[in-house]
Amino acid sequence: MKIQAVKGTRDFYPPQMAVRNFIVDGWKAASKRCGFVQYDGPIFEYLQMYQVKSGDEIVEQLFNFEDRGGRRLAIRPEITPTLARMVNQQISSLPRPIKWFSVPRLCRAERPQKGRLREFFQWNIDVIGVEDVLADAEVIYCCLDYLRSLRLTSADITARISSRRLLAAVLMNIGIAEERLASIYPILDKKPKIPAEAFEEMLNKEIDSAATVQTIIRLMNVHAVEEIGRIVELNDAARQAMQEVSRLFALLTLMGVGEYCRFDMGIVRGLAYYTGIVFEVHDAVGELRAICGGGRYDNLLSDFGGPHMTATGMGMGDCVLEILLREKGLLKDDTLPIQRLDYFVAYADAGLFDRAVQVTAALREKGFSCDFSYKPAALGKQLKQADALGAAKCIIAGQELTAEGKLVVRDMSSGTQESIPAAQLLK
RNA sequence: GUGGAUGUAGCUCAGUUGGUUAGAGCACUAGAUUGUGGUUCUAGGGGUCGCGGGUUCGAGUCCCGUCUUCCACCCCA
Repeated sequence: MKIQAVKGTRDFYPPQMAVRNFIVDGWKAASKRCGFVQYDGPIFEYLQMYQVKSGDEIVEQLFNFEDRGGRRLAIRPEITPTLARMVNQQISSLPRPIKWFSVPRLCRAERPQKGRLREFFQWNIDVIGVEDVLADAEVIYCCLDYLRSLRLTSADITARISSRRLLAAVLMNIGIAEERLASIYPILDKKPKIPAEAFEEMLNKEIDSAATVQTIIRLMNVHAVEEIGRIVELNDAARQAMQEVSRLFALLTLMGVGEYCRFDMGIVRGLAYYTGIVFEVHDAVGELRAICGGGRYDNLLSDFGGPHMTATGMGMGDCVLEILLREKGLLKDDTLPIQRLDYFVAYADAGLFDRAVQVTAALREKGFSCDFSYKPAALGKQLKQADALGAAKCIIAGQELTAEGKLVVRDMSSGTQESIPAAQLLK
């Protein structure tokens, strides 16, 4: 019986694994550069943990199951609830600020499509306990620092940044009741994905005043903070939120990533729990789904039974990123060596097999990666194998070894070789 | 969950109006090469043509179902 891989999953053969490691290693390096430390949690949690934030409809999009003790569990679709749970458990003993990152493997029971699979990896970074917009700047910077390290330029990608606080202040100022905001955000978030007429129609259903709807439409097209004042009156809350946004952009400019960043009132994020700065990084053309998204969430820890604690963070999946890197020619499988040996030990005569094994073991003991042929093939064959394995150098045990105690060291890229006393090489 | 496209060797694909024993390139293995790799040449292994049913004397080819993959929708933490 032939069994195939489950829908929406990937097999990572060595070449694909090299790609995955390339991405994940970059994530880890960028996190460490920016002072984040790594954490991880279990790959399954109580199902209830994911219902707290998102309600019952989320259950259909989770892989959930019951264990033998009757516990309702789910494979993690995100790691933020786990982060909240872990931080809550040790909140009083953790040094601040809490700057943690993770590269969890996540699963969502959705139908796969371009840039979205049912199992994937997601880089998460979070700063917990820092009220200052500096924390948002650090998160956005770290994310851009990584993308920049892949040689993506501001012509390739854009960080679109807005503020839930600013949006709420402005909307409330033009007559939207606070309790209506939660139902309006998801509509605003859809704007780039639907026709203008459909967007207007959805707003009209939710909002009675046609004039208010027109004002919102104008606001959604704002790409500079100063323009907001020309569309609506500003109250203190709005001015304060604007100052915060301005400071964020000033910080990002100081950090040297200002050219990647644009203010965009249209960035809302569908999720209800965002409370401050929100952002997404998109490809400049805008043909792919978001490369990453994040923002400030001030209520999450308390939602999970902890104290009130401000936090900001972001998540970046591996699928869209890989598509973008391939489109930009920044990721080619053949440039990622799946195995790179320091040495390959060949033996010219079957009688030298034992010596070859000893030499191999000695080189390994010294910390070199080293391999040898398991059967006494012709020397040409062994060199071919050395080449296939990507060996930098090939050591040949031949008559020089028996006659003068010397090993031949062949440089595989140049083809030059020299005889070196075995004792010296293995010293 | 809805719709469209798709499926032939490990990979990329050919396969005539339905007709004998299903092909190529690449990859893999072995040999040409008994002390020197990347090139070349030769040979070999590998397919119940996604799976199941139907039509037919006969199905890779036509019909139905199903699964997979891809694309879009719903959703997007």
